[in-house]
Amino acid sequence: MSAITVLLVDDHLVVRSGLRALLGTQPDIAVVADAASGEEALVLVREHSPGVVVMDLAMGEGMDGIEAIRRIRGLNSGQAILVFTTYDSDADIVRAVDAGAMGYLLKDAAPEEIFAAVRGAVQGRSVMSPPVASRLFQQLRNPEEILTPREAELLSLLTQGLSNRELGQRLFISEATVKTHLAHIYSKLGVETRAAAIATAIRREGMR
Amino acid sequence: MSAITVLLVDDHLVVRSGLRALLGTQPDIAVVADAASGEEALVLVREHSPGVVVMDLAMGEGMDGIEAIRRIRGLNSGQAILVFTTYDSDADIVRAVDAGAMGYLLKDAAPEEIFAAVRGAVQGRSVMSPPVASRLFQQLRNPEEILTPREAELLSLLTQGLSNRELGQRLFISEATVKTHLAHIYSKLGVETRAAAIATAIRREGMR
DNA sequence: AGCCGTATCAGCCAAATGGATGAGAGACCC
DNA sequence: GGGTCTCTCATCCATTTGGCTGATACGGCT
Repeated sequence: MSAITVLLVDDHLVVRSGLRALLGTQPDIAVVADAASGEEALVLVREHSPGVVVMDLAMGEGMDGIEAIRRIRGLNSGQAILVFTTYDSDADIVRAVDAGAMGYLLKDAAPEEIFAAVRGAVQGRSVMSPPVASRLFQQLRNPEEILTPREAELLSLLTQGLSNRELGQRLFISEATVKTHLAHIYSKLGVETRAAAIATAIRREGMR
Repeated sequence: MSAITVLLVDDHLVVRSGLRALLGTQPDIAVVADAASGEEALVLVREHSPGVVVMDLAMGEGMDGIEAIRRIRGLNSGQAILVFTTYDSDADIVRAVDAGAMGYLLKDAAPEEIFAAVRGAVQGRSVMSPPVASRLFQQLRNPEEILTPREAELLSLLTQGLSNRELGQRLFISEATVKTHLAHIYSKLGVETRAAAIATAIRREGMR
């Protein structure tokens, strides 16, 4: 039986090197290439046609991880994509799965978890780190906490420090409407002030 | 000549493993141990008395990197400490250097940079990644923008969404004093509202 | 047709925040 | 001793924000 071929994508050399060392201990897994950027990853996927792509979401310059996932999926060459990242931000998880990721691992995952994820991915099984899974679960359990599109739009501007007046101007709505939306956002986020809303939004969503 | 002994501290197994693999290629550098937490690091420093400690600042549970640096320095057993982290946050750099770090590297540093930093550290030379150095430089050029310790403390609590009243209670000062500090912070950050202050603080400082 | 969710707006009032100004105490430096 | 920071507190006032209530309009679902 031939080994599972893997492409690593991470902008940190150290992480690539660490994953290589870890995965290298498994006889049935072979790292065939690694890329430091999304652009490079696309080239290497075409070249090597690996079975699994293990990828960080946050990559300094250029294409971000989500976009890279989408493009790789667009190649239709059948790669299973595993997200391997530091933060378990709600938005990131949803977006990555949405873009076509098979699994979502955190960087502090145990080696066994990583191996299992790689093996599971080629078989079409989806693997998540427990904390990631619980986040997703929570989100599904609390539908009343889901922001409407308009609210999300407003929240995103809010995290840039705009005042109610500015929010209104930016969205072409009255200040009264802004306040209504804000009230709904606060209640959904479980906070009482705009400051707390901004804090939780940025921490929850990884908005930066 | 005997090799430089190194202790690695990082809560991510992958990173430890990557650093081990990289540093292992250098004949004059020997990784003698690695720790996943600050607590563990302290024990291992006593045990191995390494020449250099390479440490991540952000470590999930327990003691943070800054605290660990301070404690290791407190042992007075002569370790040179290299910070090796993902983010080049202004506050982190200053606090780490303040706590006694010899150098500050980013995780996307080239292998040669890392080797040079380790070698430089045992000789008492301080090494910084170029982007880090430029940050520090900027900060020295704009002294009027440096927050005082108290202001930084307040800002950090601010990013957690506390109100003026809560800030006062938490810091054992009157609300009036809180407002004074806030006014100074706003002017230093170049913003006018608390919302904008929180937004810039989190984005600038990588506060999470 | 009736109901629900979403988005829009208004008015009122209480509370929080921001701006300006002044001021005292302690630390540090020259 | 004098100057400069830093931290502390106070007062006054304008603006902003938050809470409440109620209202209109549109679209989709049943």
